[in-house]
Amino acid sequence: MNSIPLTEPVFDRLLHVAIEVFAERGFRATTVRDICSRANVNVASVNYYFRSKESLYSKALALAIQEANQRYPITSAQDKNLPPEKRLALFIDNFLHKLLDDSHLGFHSKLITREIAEPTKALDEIIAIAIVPQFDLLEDIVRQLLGNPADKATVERCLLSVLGQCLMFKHSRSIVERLHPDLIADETAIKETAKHIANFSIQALTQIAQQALVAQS
Amino acid sequence: MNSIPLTEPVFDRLLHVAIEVFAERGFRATTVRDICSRANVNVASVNYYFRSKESLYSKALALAIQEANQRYPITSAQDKNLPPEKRLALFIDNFLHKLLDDSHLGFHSKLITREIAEPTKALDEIIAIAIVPQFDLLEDIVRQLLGNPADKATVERCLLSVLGQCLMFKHSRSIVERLHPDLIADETAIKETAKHIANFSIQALTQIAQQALVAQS
DNA sequence: CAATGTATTAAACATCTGTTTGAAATGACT
DNA sequence: AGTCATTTCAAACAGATGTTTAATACATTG
Repeated sequence: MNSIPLTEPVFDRLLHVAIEVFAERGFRATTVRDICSRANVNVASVNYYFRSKESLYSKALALAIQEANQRYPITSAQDKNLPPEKRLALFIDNFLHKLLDDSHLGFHSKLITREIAEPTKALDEIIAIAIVPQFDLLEDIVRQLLGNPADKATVERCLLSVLGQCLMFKHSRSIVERLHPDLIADETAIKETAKHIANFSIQALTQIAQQALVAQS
Repeated sequence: MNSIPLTEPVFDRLLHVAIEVFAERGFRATTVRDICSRANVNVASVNYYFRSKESLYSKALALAIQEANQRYPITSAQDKNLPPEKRLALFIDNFLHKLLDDSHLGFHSKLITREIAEPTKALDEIIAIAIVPQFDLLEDIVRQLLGNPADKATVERCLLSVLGQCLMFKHSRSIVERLHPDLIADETAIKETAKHIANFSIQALTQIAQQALVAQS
């Protein structure tokens, strides 16, 4: 049930347990007693090491972002020498795995998407550190696929179309698991789903690029 | 701040206020005192009319679903005589408006999507009443666009691709509002966004249908 | 009008929650 | 061993929260 070894110092144990519990139950529903008992630590420790529950939350959130970025670097999709179709496929595969990874690191993305769905004061930091870079990279790729004459609003909407297809599996996971569990059952299913989203998006983007060309002439 | 008239009986006022507050803050963070003070009602009323806070929640959820379905019927997209492209556009436009409606009825979809993102015991009822019919209708439309030989997994994935593009604007609204607020600023922007999602999806679906034909021969 | 069932209310209850406190334990260094 | 800063701990505190109670007001009916 608890994957954080007791050999770690109390400070780190608290942070990692906090990521788990906050991810599972959200900020409000999580009690410091929950966290402390799971970390095998006295209740007062939270206020001793971190000033308050809220401060622990924002520290845990920052750590989650840092560790997730570390575990899933997006370097391969950044390679501008690759064809844009390949880059998009790489981006989506990486993003989807990041979202659906159910191993210990899975808590990280769960905590982050929870913060997005129910923003606390800490959201702005999340957006700046975790979201904007992903948006920028994806925008770069999408622009390449759409061709030059694409207007700003179209690019933005296409961007959200791609991201939305991926995030569906995180935010509506409870539904997907009940209605179509086979789509995310195991590693190969996830890879297949990622391939689908890439294909779906590339087909749409290239067609939209053509529509723009036709409209222009 | 409070849109429920005092002339309504206490029972109904409690239900409608509950929809609002639960939608805003979630089940756990909502207190019965919040609800009662907004409804101008004594604290004991919740336990008098509904056995408990939890029971009030599930009753409010059921009412939200019922009223949302009533307000946004999907009859037009059900017309099998219309071309599938038109039906898909109608479905998406309806769905997106349902999600983004910020009027009084907006609380309904907020409550429902919150239940999806953070399921309580009441989720199964939601899925049966509110989700499955939408899925079935959309599946019907998608199958028409994909042509007959589409296999089950492909249909399911395409379905989620369409829904994901719409739900993006609900679940990640906090991000969209900060990075691309103009896309959902007003009625015409929403209509334009709906048109984009329909176009994006139709282009992808028809291309995927062609890919399947080519692969078959 | 009296009686009876229903609705409303203020107060109390028991439990939970974040935080504080002051003492005890631990460890480092002279 | 003795001093000192740091860490850990049990206990308590103050406020909030879901629920109950018992008394009061209201309305309907015979």
